Amino acid sequence: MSTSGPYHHGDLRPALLRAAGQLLEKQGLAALSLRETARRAGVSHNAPYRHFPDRGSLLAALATAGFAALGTAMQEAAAHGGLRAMGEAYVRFALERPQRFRLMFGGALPIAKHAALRESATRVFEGLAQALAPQLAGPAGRDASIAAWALVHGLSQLLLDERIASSALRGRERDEMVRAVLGSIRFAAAKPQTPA
Amino acid sequence: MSTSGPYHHGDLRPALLRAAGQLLEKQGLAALSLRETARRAGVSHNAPYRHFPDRGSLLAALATAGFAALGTAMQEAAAHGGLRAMGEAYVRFALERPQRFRLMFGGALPIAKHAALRESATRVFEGLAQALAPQLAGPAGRDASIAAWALVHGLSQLLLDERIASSALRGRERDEMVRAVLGSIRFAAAKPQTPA
DNA sequence: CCTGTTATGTTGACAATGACAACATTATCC
DNA sequence: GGATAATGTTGTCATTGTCAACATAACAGG
Repeated sequence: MSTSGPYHHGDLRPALLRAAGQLLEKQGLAALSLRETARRAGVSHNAPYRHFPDRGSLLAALATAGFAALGTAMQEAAAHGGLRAMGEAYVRFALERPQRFRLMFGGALPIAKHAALRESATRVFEGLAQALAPQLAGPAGRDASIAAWALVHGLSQLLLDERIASSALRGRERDEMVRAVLGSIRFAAAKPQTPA
Repeated sequence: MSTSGPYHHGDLRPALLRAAGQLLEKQGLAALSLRETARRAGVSHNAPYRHFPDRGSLLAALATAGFAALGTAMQEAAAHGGLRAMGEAYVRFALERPQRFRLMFGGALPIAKHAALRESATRVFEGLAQALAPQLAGPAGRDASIAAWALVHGLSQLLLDERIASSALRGRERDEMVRAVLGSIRFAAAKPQTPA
């Protein structure tokens, strides 16, 4: 073999995650095999097992990274545009990385088995709840927070599945339509001005 | 082989769907293999190919049946309890058949490839839109309809993934909590009384 | 009836995959 | 510098989806 690099890759774990991430986004979860990722990283078919005990663990690591990215995207958006922007960032993330989003929420991986995954996900949701807190306090407010989250999450899912007919756009840009949909509801327990 | 029944099963297609449905709910989508379903139906590993061109088509058929079931569940609920009950039926369906629901919305199957699937899904959503129409008319109302659907769908997903901490129940039954969450929002464009 | 055509199942392959075991090479630390 | 652990490799296996070739049953027209 002419193409035999150094015996030790030196930085394999991140390389595998990169390769797997590309495979995921381009071919979908079903086409993401351990062996193909190994090939793309230029190592033997069994090398990944030194870094991930099984396929599920690789996927869990991908999902964990996804939650981290979603979290920072939302924080950045919140800093500039407030709550509104936060929700829009959530939807945008889903539409820009559809396969990753599905992996994160599709239930394909046993969350209980992967502590790091669960934690990174929880962090994101806590950030959302905190941002909502000022407007929605008290017991009823907490239910409303869940509703807000569900709304944003559900809209992401439906757009992702292309389940919202293009006629619903009615000539608007997609982002504009998202804004309108998110703005079309009011929270019963809201404190002062018009939230959303 | 002593256990060799008649050469022709006689009713294989539905039998396969039954077996596959059980496998799906009990073991999850990943464990649903064509060969295992064939085994459970008592036929050879290739018999399913006389009824489904490939694995994806079997899954599509399962999803199609799922949409049909969801549709009737929602219609029944609507007949008795109105809009509220409709939304609750949606959530209940998701929680009672988690794997089926995930199959229907997880994006694991290429919707474009399966016309029957797309149609049965569309029927369900049209039913929902129609039920919403009286309360939410006009352009703004249509955005609100999408919001309502997204809310119900997102809540289902989050509950399914066990992403809503049990502390959010605050002592209530789950159904009660669902009611409260769905009831915590108002539609900006609503016509008369308090919708939900 | 019985015969040929079609629907439905079966057997037998093949390549790809996840996983395990045994072995090889390099890093690290006393 | 030599033991020991970390990291990669080769070899192997059972399972799976799918294709091709064959077998059996249902059924139609004479």
